[in-house]
Parts: sequence; C-alpha cells; structure tokens
Amino acid sequence: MPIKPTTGKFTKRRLEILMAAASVFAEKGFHGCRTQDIADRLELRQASLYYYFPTKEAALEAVCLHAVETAIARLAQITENPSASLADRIRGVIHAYLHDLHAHRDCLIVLAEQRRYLSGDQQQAVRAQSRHYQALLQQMFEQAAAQGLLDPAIDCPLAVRALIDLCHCAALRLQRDTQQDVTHIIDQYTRLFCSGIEH
Amino acid sequence: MPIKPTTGKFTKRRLEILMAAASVFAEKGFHGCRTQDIADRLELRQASLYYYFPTKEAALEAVCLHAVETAIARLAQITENPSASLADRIRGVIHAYLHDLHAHRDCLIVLAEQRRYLSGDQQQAVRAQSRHYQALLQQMFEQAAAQGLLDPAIDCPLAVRALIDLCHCAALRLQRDTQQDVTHIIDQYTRLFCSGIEH
Amino acid sequence: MPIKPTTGKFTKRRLEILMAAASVFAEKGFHGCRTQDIADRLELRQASLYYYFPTKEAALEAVCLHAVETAIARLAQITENPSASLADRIRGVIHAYLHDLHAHRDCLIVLAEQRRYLSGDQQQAVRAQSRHYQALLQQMFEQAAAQGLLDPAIDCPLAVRALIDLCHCAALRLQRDTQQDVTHIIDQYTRLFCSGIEH
Amino acid sequence: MPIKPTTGKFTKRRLEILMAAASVFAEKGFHGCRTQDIADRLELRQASLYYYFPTKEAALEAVCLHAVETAIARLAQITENPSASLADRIRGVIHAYLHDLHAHRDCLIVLAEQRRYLSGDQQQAVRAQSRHYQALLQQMFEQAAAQGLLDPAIDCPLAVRALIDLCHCAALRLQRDTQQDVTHIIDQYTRLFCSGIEH
DNA sequence: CATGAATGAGGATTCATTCAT
DNA sequence: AATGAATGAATCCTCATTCAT
Repeated sequence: MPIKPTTGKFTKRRLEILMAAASVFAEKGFHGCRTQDIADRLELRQASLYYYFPTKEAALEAVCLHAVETAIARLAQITENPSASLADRIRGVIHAYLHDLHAHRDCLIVLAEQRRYLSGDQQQAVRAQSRHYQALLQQMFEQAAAQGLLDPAIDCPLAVRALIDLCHCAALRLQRDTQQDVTHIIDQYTRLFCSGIEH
Repeated sequence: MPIKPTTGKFTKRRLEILMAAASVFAEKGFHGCRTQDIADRLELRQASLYYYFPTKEAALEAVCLHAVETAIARLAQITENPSASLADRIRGVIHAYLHDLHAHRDCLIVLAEQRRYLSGDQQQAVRAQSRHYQALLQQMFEQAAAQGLLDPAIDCPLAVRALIDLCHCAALRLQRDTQQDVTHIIDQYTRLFCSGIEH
Repeated sequence: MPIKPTTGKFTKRRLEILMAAASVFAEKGFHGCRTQDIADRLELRQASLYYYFPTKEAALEAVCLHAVETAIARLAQITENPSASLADRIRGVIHAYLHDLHAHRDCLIVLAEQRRYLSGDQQQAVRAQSRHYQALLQQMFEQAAAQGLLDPAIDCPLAVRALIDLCHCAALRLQRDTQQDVTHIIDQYTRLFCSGIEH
Repeated sequence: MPIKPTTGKFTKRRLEILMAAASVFAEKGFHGCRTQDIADRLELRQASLYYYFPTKEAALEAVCLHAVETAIARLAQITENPSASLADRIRGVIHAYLHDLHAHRDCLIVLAEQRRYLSGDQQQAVRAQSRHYQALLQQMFEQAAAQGLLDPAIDCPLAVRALIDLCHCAALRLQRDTQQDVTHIIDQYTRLFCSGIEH
C-alpha cells in the first residue's frame, strides 16, 4: 500500500468503515472488541479492513479526529449566533452534540471514552483539535458573562467541561436506551444546566 | 480448596487486591489491562491473584459490588438527615461520591464504566444493588418535591441519573488530574446542579 | 491468458522484473521480503508483477535459472581457453563470477542462498544446470591435474566446491560493501586459492 | 514476566531452546521457519517459548551472541599457543569452528547468515563481539607475518575474512550433507588456505 | 498491460488460567 | 499462601494471490 488512491470511492468506503468502527468501539470499547466485530457490520472480510486502515489504533484515531472535527463545525454554527438567548445557545450546543445522526453520537462517545488508548502522538493530534472545541465554548461563556448573564460564582472553564460531561452522559443514555426521547433529554439537560433543579 | 479461609488475614489481603484491581480497571479499563498490571501494584506474583479471585471477571464483579455497597452505606447517612437544606444534601451526595478516599472513587469509576463487561448474571447482582442506590436518591428528590423545593418542570428520575452522571464525570476529572481541588469541584458541581449557571 | 506474449517488449520487461527480484532476494532473502519490495524498485504496482510471474516462487526459480545459465555461458568461454596458465584461468573463473554487472552477482547470491526454498521440482531443474556448471569446472581441474599443475593431495571435487564457495563469499562482500575494489578482491582470492597464504 | 527466575533450571531450559532455535534457523532461515518449528523439536508447546524469549527476534539475537561468545572462547585457546606451526594453528581455527558439536555449527551458521535480520541495536551488540573475534585472528596473522611466515602479497584483513568465509562454507557443507567426513574437510580446507591448490 | 480492491491462510504474540510444588 | 512453569484460545496483522475493470 505505498500509494493510496485519491478516488472518491476509496474515501467514501473508508468513511463507512470509520462509522462502523465508531459504532463498535462505542458499544464494546476499543479493547473489548475485535476487528472482526467491525467487519461483521459491513460487507467486508476482516482482512480487508487493513486496506483502509493500517492498524486498529489508526481507526480509533480516525474516529476521534472525525468526531472532534465535525463537532467543531457544528458548534461554530451555534456559537456565532449571538442573538439567541443563553439558554437557547446552550440548548443548541447540547442538540448539536446529541444530534439526530446516530453515527455522530457514537464518534463522540468514542472520543470521550476511548481516546486514552491512543499513543502519545495520536493523543496530541486529538488534543489539539479538542482544545479548539473547548475554546469555542469558552468564548460563548465569556460573552455571556460579559453580558451579566452568568452567575458570577461560576468557574467558567469548569462549567465548560461540565457541559461537555453532561452532553457525553446524555449521549451514553441515548446509546444504551434507544427508546428514549431525544428532545426530552435535551430539554431537561438544558434546563438543568441553565437553572438547576431548585425552584 | 473450593472453600476459602474466612480468616481476617485472608479477607484483608483480598480487599487490598480488590483495591489494586479497582485502580487498574479505572485507569486502563477492564480489557485494556492485564492481570499482571494488578500484580504489579502489589507485592505479589500474577499467578497468586488466583488464590483470591477465581477469574479476572470475578474481580471486576467484586469491585463493582464493593463500589455500590459502600456507596449505599454512605448515601444512607446523608439522605436520612432531613433537617439539612436541599443544596446541602446534594452537596453531601456529591461529597460522599467523590470522597477523600482515592480508592473509593476508583471503584465507582469502574462501576460506571466497566460493568458492561460483566456476564448477564453478574450484571443482575450489580443492577439490583444499583437500583437500591437510585431509589435512595429518588426518595430524597421526591421529599424535596413534596416540600416544593424542586422546579416542577424537572423530570425526577432523569435528574437522579443526571446527578449520578455528574458525580461520575467529576470523579473522572479527579482521577485524571490529581492536582485539582476536590472541595472546589464539589462546590461548583453542587451549585450547577442546584441553581444552574444563569444569574 | 495462459499463453503469454512472446513480444520482445514483454520479455524485456520480464527480465527487468527478474533483476529487481534478484536484487531484493539477495538483499533480504526470499522469505524476508515481500512482493511489494520488488514492485518498489520498479515503476510498477505490486499486483502487476503477477502479469509476468505466476507466483513469487516462480520468480525465484527464474532468478536461479538465469543465474546458472549465464554463469555457464561465461564459464564456457574461460575454460575452453587451454593456453592460459592455471592461475589465469582461476582468475578468469572468479572474475566471471564477480563480474562488473551488479545484477549478475545478485542472481548468483540468490542461487547460492535461496534455492533451498524452491519446491522439489524446481530444485531438480536448477540442480541439473548446476551440475553442468560444476562439471565444466571439474574438467578444468582435471586437465590441470593431468598436466601436473595441481597439488596431488588436493581432493578435486572438494576444491571445485571450495572455489565456488569462495566466489560466493566474495560476492557477498561486494554486495554488502559496495566501496570495495573488485579487482583487488579478485586478485587476492585468486592468489589465495592458487598459492595459499604461506610464504 | 516482570521478574525472571535466576534458577539454574531456567537457564538450562533456556539454553536447550536456544539450541533448538539455532538448529531451525540454520536449516530454514529466520523468516523461513515458524516458531512452531522450534517447539516441534522440544517437549514444549509453541506458546511456552515465550516464557523464555520475548520474541522470535530475541531468540535470534541470543543465538548469534551465543555463537560468537563461544567461538571467541574456543579461538582464544588456539591462538595463544604460539609454539604450533602456522598451518597447525590454521587447522586449529578451522577445527574449532567446525567442531564436533553439531549445535555449535548451527549457531555459527545462523550468525553468518541470519544476523542481518536483527534490529539495529541488536546488530551493534553482535558486531561488537564479532570484531573481537576478528581481532584475535588478525593478531595471529600479524604474528605470522612478523615471523616471515606469510606471503607478503597477502592482504591480511582480507585473508582473515576469507578464512572465516571458508569456515562458514565448510560448516554449510557439513550441515547439508551429514555423511561427510569432518576431518577430511578440515584437512583439505586447511591445505587450501595455507598452500593453495597449485603444485 | 496495469491496477484497485478484496481476501484466505497463515503466523507472531498476548494473556487468562491451571497446577504441581 | 504463593509461585514458577506451562498452555489453549484468542486476536492483530501480514502477505501472496485473485479478479473485475
């Protein structure tokens, strides 16, 4: 495999495999699954996976990077709309995270839980992108703070991470119980994060 | 040999091993670690682990059960004190979860993330206890609701799970960055959960 | 498609590939290389090799046969010149083996070291030719012996093989250290074989 | 395997495995054999090999180092006896190389042919020892030269390597045709190297 | 002629587990 | 109570080979 095709066909198939990997990694964990499990979800033999990804770990990296890159793209659309209320923007963030697309959630779950299994170099690549994501959120919070919309007792960076945590946990619930109503969860978590449980 | 000693000594050593296992499982995941990793944290050869636990999976089950049992014991003390304010009770719950004891957090992290690798039967055992834990929290919320302390728009069962989620995420942060200030995290997450971020 | 073209073009390209294979086999060994390594030395994709050789083993056979056939042709020119002195004829043999053509040495190295990986049938084919080569040398030695030029204590067949061994070893040195002076090596090995090291 | 036993038993078994590996590597080449082939020559399952050597490559390194170390020890005994004639010392060197012990030859064959498959670091370790071996021989030749025993036209370092080459080729013959008379081969190669083939 | 895509058959290595001591 | 030695069963990955285009 010295020269990889630049065909759209190759890229398209690669993305399909990436998604299948994301789904398996999310469900069973990186070390809890076999490459065979990934092949099983595709019309593909296990050995053929290696035509698209050199190692299982490379597939994990690709999933993580894809997760964070698409998340950034979606987030950028939300946060740059300053007219919306803070609660609406928070809801937008959570909605963008949970999203209607099943595969998107899988990627993000993998990003959160499995990136620790990446090698040092790969972690750097992911972390760099990840910081970008956090920075976008951070800006949103700082704007809100400047407008006096935030409780001054809140530690902004921590709140950013707590929001991401909440989104991740919600994604997990949706993954494990596909019966759940996405909209309801988004509503509840938004309310919780904005106003808390107290009356 | 199927009958294991009931000596205090045996039980004590077994607990030490359980804790080492919890620490390793929390750090690397059940499938991401080897039994050798557990032995490495103890003055013990890998084969000797099998004197205390029949399988790796049995050790995972033991960790999970230990986690939930001690969590219930701690929770019971908090929730049965109705005089405290709601926020104080919430803070108590989070504090009990995060706790000063490092090993306690590890067990809970394992419970949350790794129990999916238990066999069906083992999951039942853990789930039973887990429900007990949730029920205790649920009661607390319902009491508060009855006293008009809760925002009526809140979906109680979901809030219970969100609280547990938040605790888990906080525990993860503490595990990964041991520099962090436990008290500050408890404060912030309590405030967040009770009052939200809005002014 | 079982019938391959007899075009000059096809034959020429096939020979180029054979030489590339020889070079790779000599450097890494038959089992130590991949067909990809051969393609890497050519403007050719790996799958395309199979247009010229049905299997990797067939390429090895072709290299071995080519080695021994050209070696015989070269040897015949030397040995049939009875006017030269014994030392000159030995030098001629060694020179013909080491030769200026890099590719020629590679083929002979492969012949010596890798033919053991041929299947039984293929080995027969090579061995037949090989015996022819040895016979030519043997004749040369016997002529010399008849003329009283040989030390009578010498075991002729063994000396033949020792000469081939020496040539092979010299070829290896030239392969591994391309800086070396071919002529010097030829001189030294000729002297050694003819007169030994003693004064 | 964090701590390896220092028992004599372990060391002894390890040596047996090393010898089996040497034999297999010599016969089929490092890449031409499977670890299973090694296990087949021992009362041992394939997986058990890994109790003694962490990788196949580590076994190769061990074989190479063992080869060169024992060769040095044997050589030291020969070369330090200056009373013997040059021819006798050469014969001693060849005899020490070919040796009655079958396993010893296998190790040396592997050293000569397979060390190229070692990683860079491993090659360094072997090369260091190897140079020591060459230095011992070189000294012997220089002493002889000082005594006027050598043909002055001889390039000493090249002659050293040629002697080693000859020994290797002789070892190969003995390996492939076990019927051959070791003493005869030693005699012939000694004569060849000392006096050449000419009358 | 050439090659992109795919695959079957291995092969090295890992690892939980066993057991005699 | 502990462990050295051994092993069966996976599992990742490699690679020669095929074939439609």
